[in-house]
Amino acid sequence: MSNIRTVARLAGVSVATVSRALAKPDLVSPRTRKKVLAAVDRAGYKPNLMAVQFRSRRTRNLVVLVPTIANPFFSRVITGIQQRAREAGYQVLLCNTLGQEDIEREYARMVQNFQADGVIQLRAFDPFSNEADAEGAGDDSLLPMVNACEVMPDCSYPSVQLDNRAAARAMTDHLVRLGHQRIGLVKGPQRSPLTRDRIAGYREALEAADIPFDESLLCPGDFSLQSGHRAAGTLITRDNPPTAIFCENDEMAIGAMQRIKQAGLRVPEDISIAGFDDIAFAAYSDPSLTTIAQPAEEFGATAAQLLIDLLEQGPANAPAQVLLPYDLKVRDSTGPAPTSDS
Amino acid sequence: MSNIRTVARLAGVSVATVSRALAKPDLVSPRTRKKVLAAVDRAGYKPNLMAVQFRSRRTRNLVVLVPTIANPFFSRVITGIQQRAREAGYQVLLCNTLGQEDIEREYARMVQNFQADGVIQLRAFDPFSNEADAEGAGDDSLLPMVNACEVMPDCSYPSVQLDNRAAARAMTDHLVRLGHQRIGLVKGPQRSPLTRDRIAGYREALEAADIPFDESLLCPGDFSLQSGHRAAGTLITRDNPPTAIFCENDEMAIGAMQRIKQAGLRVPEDISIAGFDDIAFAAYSDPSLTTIAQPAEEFGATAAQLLIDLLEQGPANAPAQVLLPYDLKVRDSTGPAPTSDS
DNA sequence: GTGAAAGCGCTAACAC
DNA sequence: GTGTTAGCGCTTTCAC
Repeated sequence: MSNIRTVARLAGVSVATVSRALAKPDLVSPRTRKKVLAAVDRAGYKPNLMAVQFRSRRTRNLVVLVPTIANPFFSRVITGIQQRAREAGYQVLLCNTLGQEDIEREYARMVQNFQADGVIQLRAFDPFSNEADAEGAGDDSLLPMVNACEVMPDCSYPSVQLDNRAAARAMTDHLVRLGHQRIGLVKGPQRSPLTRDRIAGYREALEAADIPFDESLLCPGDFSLQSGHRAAGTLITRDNPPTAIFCENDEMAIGAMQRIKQAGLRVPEDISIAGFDDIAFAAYSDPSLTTIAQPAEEFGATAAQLLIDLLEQGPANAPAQVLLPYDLKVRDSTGPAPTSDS
Repeated sequence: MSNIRTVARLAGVSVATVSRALAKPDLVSPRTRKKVLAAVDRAGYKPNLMAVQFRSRRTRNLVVLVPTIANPFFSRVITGIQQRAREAGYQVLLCNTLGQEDIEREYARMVQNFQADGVIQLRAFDPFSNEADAEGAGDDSLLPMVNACEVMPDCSYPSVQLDNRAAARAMTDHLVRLGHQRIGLVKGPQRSPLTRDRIAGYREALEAADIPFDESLLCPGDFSLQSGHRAAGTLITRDNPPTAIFCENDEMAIGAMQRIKQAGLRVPEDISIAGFDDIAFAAYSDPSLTTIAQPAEEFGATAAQLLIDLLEQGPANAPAQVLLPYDLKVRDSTGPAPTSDS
């Protein structure tokens, strides 16, 4: 493998000049630059990026911490991140953490080990938190991180998120206007702020319509198809079942829909179903799913931009907190509440 | 930031000893090791991995080239890769190439730039190919790469794939046994070997049953929901429409199913539908989808293992070519051919 | 505009 | 077992 010295010899210049010709072309004369480029070509020279990064203390790598790449919503977010990063000359290292904190910490440490310049975290968890605590380190300078999608409460990092409360309120309101009074809610993971915000929005809409909040209409879920299926089973077999079910994501809504049809009920004539995220399959379920669309790629692009700003311009006084718009997509899975009660 | 010298001073040993204590603990005495570890802790020392990798000429990074992470099948494969890689002490750098050759080449170059030790390519395309040609380089030593899932014909790299021909044949045979004589086939991307192999299997099954091959029953597709929807539209509105449609992946099958129901036809009473891959949504479509299950995680784990072997033991005489088993999952979307021939 | 030379932080011979 | 030392390939002062 040829190195910078080979090229220098071939071009009849010093290694410093080769380095400059490649990294800062306007610092060398056009003639020299040409000579160097020719030599590079002749030697088949490829700079050893490990050496470059080691020496210049920058990797141009961004680490993305994603709980699961199997989630179609995240894959769109990631695509957005990658596009923006590429434009700015950064590479993206995707880390599938499976939501496990130790894996998350391990990957986040790549920044401390100089393997990456910054982190985009798609989950409400601070992978740097208890390290500093444990060390009793007075190191209060935050590491370069941006939090997107699911954002930590009182987040001291720049963040990008949806107004989940408003979106859930809008969806619940849509159901209320269709005449539904008993609306089931299939929740996401208990600890997620997303879950809490969406429940809050749901409650707000009920209050605004003077419908009493009934805790027993809430069902646990974990964003999987299976959990939606299970939750729907619980809800439709209870006394006085709901006439509509709002699921906190589309997978659970699709799972719920199957369970309802298996029970011989019709969607939306007997029960309306609503989801959240607008994944590709939402438009292809039967009936097609009413849901909240999120600008997923924009989440990614915005998060990448915030991180790049942070890296290249240093931390601002107050970290940016971006709120992105939602879009209520009314399709065929929601309809008027059945008139004959019970 | 503290470095190895700080630690050496603190522990009262040489830098070499610190290096050894960390990388090869059994080469130093327990006492020294303890002293070093204590110093590491006290200094809050984190090795600069850029320096380590630069110096040792190994990154312990594996690059995975994936056409699109939005594909649920790939996300399972990737999970398998990551698990095996982690066990062996490697990190995975996921590169979403969107099937674009220039992006693929760019990422593959990370190996040449010493940013990664090897590549796992999930698409039938050699990102290193025309580089060598262009340079006229006599460099016939293949770069460390493993090809998985969609494998290049006459592949000179180690590879892992399904016996796609046998699988397609099994599925077609399943439909033939149900009495179907006119079986539509929705193809994948034209250039993919997957597509060709599956068509070959389809033809074999027809031949075995003495059913003449009818080219007009083949429809183009690109593995997307939309393309399945479109293809089904074409097939059901033609003269003498097929009584079954075999789609080369599940997304297209789900798209096709929607189109068929929109036309007022029933699945499987009027038309049977079959898919390929067994993604999570396949079991949750209405009716649930008959499909070919692939051991996706195992694809990933096997590919990772082959690459690690290649890296740690050097190339074998003949590259390993692994064939993984398929599993025909008969669900509710396929049934007997309608008796009244129209 | 260019070259000489000093390292970045670490590992790996090689001595002892 | 441990220390000394010579770099890995590159960037970046600092002279000229």
